[in-house]
Amino acid sequence: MFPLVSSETEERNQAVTSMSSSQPPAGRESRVTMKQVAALAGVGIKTVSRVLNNEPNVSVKTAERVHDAVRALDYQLDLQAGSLRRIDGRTRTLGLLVGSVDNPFSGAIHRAVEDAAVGRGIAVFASSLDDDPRREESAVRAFLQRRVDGLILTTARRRPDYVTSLGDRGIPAVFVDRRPIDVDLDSVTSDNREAAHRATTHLVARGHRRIALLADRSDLQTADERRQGFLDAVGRAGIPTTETVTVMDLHDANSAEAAVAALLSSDRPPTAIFSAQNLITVGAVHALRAAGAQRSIALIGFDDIPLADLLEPGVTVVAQDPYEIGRVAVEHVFSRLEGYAGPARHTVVPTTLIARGSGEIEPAR
Amino acid sequence: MFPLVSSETEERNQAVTSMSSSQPPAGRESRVTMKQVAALAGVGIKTVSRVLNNEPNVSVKTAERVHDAVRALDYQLDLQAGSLRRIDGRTRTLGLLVGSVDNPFSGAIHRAVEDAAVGRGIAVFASSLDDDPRREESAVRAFLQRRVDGLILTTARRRPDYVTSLGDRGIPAVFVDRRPIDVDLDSVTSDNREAAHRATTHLVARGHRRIALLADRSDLQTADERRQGFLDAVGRAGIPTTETVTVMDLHDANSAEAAVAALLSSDRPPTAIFSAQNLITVGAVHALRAAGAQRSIALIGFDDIPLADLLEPGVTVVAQDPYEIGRVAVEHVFSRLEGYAGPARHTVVPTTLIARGSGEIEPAR
DNA sequence: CGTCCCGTTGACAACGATGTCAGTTAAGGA
DNA sequence: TCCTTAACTGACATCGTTGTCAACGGGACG
Repeated sequence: MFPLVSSETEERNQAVTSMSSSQPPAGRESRVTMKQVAALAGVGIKTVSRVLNNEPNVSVKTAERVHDAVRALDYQLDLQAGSLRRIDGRTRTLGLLVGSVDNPFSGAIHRAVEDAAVGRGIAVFASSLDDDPRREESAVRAFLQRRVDGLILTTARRRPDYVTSLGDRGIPAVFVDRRPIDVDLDSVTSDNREAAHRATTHLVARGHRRIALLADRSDLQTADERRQGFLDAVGRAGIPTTETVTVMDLHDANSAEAAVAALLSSDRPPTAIFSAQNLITVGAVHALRAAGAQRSIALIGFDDIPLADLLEPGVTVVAQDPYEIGRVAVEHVFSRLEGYAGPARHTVVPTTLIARGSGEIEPAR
Repeated sequence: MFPLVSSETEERNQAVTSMSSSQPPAGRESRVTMKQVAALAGVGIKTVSRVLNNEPNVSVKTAERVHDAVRALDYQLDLQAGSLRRIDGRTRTLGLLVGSVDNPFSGAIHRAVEDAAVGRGIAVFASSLDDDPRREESAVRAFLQRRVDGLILTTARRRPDYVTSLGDRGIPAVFVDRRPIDVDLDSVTSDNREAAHRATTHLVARGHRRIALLADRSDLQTADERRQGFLDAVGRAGIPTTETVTVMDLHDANSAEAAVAALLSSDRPPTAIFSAQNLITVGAVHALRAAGAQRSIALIGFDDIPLADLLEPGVTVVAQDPYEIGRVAVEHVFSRLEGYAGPARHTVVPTTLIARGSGEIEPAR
């Protein structure tokens, strides 16, 4: 994301790979097991297990001998083998599916999930969705085959069909960012419609009537909701739809830039733009700059973008709170793992309209 | 990262959690196993295993029956149990330790690793380091206890002591971003010293002599190397060290902003700044803006920052290529998993100096 | 018509851990 | 001294899968 463009000078140096001495071959030569630890410590394997799992009823002396042997052999417990036999079957593992691990929005969710997980000794599998339903299904299957204890999922589907499997298996799952319809699992989302409504109203209040909406793929629930919110606000203001423009199905900065450029050079260019996704906002800023229109045409973005406050003018946005979304989601998962069996919870995390200048530009008279 | 600052207007709505109907309790009610699939298909479990692993010598008719049973029971193979018995012991799992999963630099590495892994049916555990040696150790232990097939690690240590364990276990590991000393494992890094030298020389060539270096914690290898490169370049230019300023141990945008503000209000403010880390660059930009000095004092950053091209002036940087770092690293891991047993490879990924304006400002006469 | 061969199949052990349960030991009480 | 009790300990079955191996059956061949 945030591609670098044009007219920049680049100096690049050379790639180099050097080698040094040797390294042992890869492969399980002879993994150390509890049996060996037990033998060295002169105890039974069950006692080793007891010591390593802090079970009661082991004499201090024995525990000491076991610890010595563990250190001597550099032994590491095999959690996988353990979870196979353990009565609750927990693997102390979570599966996380986000838009893309290199997207800041996803990164914040991921970070929140990790922060909650590490403290409990739980590891997180992370995977990218890329808004591809096939990739979604294979990621979920990969998680299930590895027996994750819980799932935090972003979906690219209206009705993810795999959820029945999750229910049958009793694996807690929480949907984030998008809430699928007819699915009775926990979810944590932003109120896209309301936020889009608020952003649009912000523009209307400054006197704009010819407003353009630029949004993501229309089959994505979030994009659709944002459009609804936009249309609601425009309608409520009594602005005829012939005054507004909506461009859907933009999914990266380049296509957004091209779309805005086209709008600007049309007969009746909009006086304000609502870009309903962060990459689209980036593209819109580029296009406005290129046309020298960044101070004459208003812009509000959905989702905050890094350094938005340092641009001139600063970019006004309705910001989601991805860390909070992740935090609540993982909390929901843990509460179910700890026994909560109540109804599905649907949390809506507040959005914030951050006025920085671009959204407060008034239409030219 | 990229904290939002001051003088912005915010409107925030309310958080809401609603409930709807019920959800089954969490817990392994009765997991479906191969035995049940075998029973339903009227075959032995070994035959089910053969079918699901695409082993040869199964009649088409039998395979069909097995597939039907798998679908009927919604069965998912348990990879953990399988890897326990499998002769190579592979779990089809990788461990990735990066600076922080919500840092764009880390995100790009993560994405590269994932892209290579998904195609091979390998899942990735991701964890954040936060430059904390204790966290590093516990993350590596968590990975080992889950029997990952390979590791891609960022280290906060000069000499990570756990590497001998890795060698003994025959688990391929690649260090990224920072190359620990006296460790004979593969590594993929940028040439920090060279890049810092290049950036500094870029400033010197514009006539700057009073240059300030702002860098991260001095116990981090990368920060130290960047300082070395800076000092090399300054020294080579015959600039006495009394002319330059170095401020170390900055680790976030706020501390960097304060440091730059202090420099600007000193007796002899620098005419150019080299900010040796992305967050520091953000802080420096803030401070320069606040002082209205962004067009009079030169700035070069280490690491690219999003939207750097849209600022005025654009921010000149020496950019690393984190995706490429991740791509090469995961390639190294896979080559070892596939049998390569040669010497450790140390790849240095090229950096790029991207001139956008801020680094080309000349010193005031 | 009998062998041989090979494709197909399943019984069983094993992977490394934990749960169960019975056995051993030492302490304390009568 | 002997019995009771509780702490401590280990043998063994087991988790769900894959590796090994022997058995089965039908076709090709002599």
